[in-house]
Amino acid sequence: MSKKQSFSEKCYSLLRKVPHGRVTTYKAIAEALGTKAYRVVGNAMHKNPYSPRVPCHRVVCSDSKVGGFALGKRRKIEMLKKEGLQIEKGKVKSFEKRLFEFN
DNA sequence: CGGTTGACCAAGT
DNA sequence: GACTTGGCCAACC
Repeated sequence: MSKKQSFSEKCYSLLRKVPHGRVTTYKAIAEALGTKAYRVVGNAMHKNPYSPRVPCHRVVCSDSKVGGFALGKRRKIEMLKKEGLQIEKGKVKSFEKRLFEFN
């Protein structure tokens, strides 16, 4: 564990806490880190060097929309469905219910 | 140090 | 519901 983590690396660490079958938002992560850099979170996910280690596919938009994915959002949706989530027209069903919050 | 870049967000048209 | 606009901010060059 390094001591000096970049903002992006902090995102990964935080995201790692998200349990199976739950989702979070770019905004939630940014705010949890004490900033409003929503976009930076997205940037970090796009780079995501920790692919399987960090569940980047569990991050969605605040509007309940699935958002994007490096390998295509279609793949992202499939993975989420596999985790028990229900997706409809690119949006997460019961989004707020499935939303995991960092305390 | 300035400019560009986004897997975003919110409000408006 | 699709599209536009302005704002936000770390990382990169």
